[in-house]
Amino acid sequence: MNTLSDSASPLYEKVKDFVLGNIGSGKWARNSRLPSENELVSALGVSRMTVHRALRELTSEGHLRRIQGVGTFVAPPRPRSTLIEISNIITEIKTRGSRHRAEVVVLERIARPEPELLLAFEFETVKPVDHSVVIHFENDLPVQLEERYVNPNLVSGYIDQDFAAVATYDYLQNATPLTEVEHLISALPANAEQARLLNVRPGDCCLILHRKTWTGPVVATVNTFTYVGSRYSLGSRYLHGGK
Amino acid sequence: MNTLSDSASPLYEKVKDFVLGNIGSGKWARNSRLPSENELVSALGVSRMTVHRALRELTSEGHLRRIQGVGTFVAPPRPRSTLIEISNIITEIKTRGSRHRAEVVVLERIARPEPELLLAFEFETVKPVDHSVVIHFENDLPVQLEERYVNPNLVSGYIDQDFAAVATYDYLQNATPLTEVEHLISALPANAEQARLLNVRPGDCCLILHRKTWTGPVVATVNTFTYVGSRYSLGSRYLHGGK
DNA sequence: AAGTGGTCTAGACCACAAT
DNA sequence: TTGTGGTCTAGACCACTTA
Repeated sequence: MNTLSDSASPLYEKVKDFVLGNIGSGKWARNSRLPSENELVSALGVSRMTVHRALRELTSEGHLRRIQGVGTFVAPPRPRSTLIEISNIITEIKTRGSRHRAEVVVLERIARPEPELLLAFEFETVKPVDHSVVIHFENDLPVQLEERYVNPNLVSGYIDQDFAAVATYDYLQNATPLTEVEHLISALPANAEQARLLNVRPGDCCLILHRKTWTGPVVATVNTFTYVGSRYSLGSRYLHGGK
Repeated sequence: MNTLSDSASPLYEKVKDFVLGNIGSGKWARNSRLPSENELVSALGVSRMTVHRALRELTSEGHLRRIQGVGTFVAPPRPRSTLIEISNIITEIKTRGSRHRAEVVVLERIARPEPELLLAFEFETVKPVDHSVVIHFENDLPVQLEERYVNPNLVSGYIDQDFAAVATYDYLQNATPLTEVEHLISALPANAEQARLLNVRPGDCCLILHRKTWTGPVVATVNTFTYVGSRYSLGSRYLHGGK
């Protein structure tokens, strides 16, 4: 006896569809127990490995929760966290078909960093910190002010690069493996220096993106990206669920 | 002959570790071909199903690329897209240990929506649109102005709810399944109405989050969340790679 | 024709939880 | 002890690519 559809997809996909259908229709309520693997084997006429694969994949996709020795349950409604993807400004500008240009404003090694900067790096002892400020232009209009502080212990040769030619992003990506990233997005008025570099008036709205990255337990970079509010927006389109 | 580690993890995990180790050490370069499943079976002394499961999982995790009839390859370095997670404002406020309160400013059915609103909904014919404006307070300080336009064909009874008691977010989540979400984040000065409702001065920096959601091919909701720039920031911490 | 990955099975043994 | 999910195998057949 086989209650699975006849289309040409693999059996385990049909089992997944069967399960999702029963959840979607409300026949199998939230947190209720599913039939056991062996019951599904009998009911659907497929092998246990096939049922098991279907249930395992549905579990890793967040639809089910399985407890060894107990059973399989319909997972509570997913948090539906919606995500914004932050990508490379250069790629983004070029994707829009615009012309990109970068201008290096500062590229230096700071021998004695301010205490608050050391704090951001979670340094235990005073170390030099590399520092860069780059302006990114889209068709000669400044859109992003990119300020980076880099841990020279993890990234060597940072201040010897020509970041008008090489993207800081690419250089860092190859220099050290990132294991963790922290973001903070806020909206603040431009200060005098930001206004001058981005060619706006002081007090104009800016979108500020703070990004801090780690390589293992060590802070690799501390970054601040300032976007002109009226010229830029972070965007994303996200597909939910997905079968 | 067995070159896998001796720890107590499942065999397929050891195979995965073996593969990841060879990639991580550079022994198997980017885009290079892995040994075939049968070769790994011989080399590692496990069954083909076990090798297959390991490679399948590594593929779905983005480490490998497989082409039927051709082979298995080390995937090119991942785009390292970094993500911001947007969560429910109410949960967020409560997580911080603050007191949340919501105030309904507008709750109405718009019989004849403006053309630009219809455009956002991609409506083919003129339909009524439900509309709500809610202010969210954190300890009696307004932090978010939430404006929603809702498709009444997908969500029934929206304008009959008491959104001071029920979160619009929760109601919508249960009313219609979201299949797609689009976000746009920008920074703009507050207009007169925003300033009045959020208790700031006109022109003050605001963080604007536009969210548009779909149920299948149909636009379900069009939302604008306005945050006071000085009182709020979107944040996230994200673990990379991770095995 | 030979080699690759993709699927599927029947049966086995295990760890775990409930009874 | 029974039933659950977790893993593993040997062998089979298939679809696909390359030569």
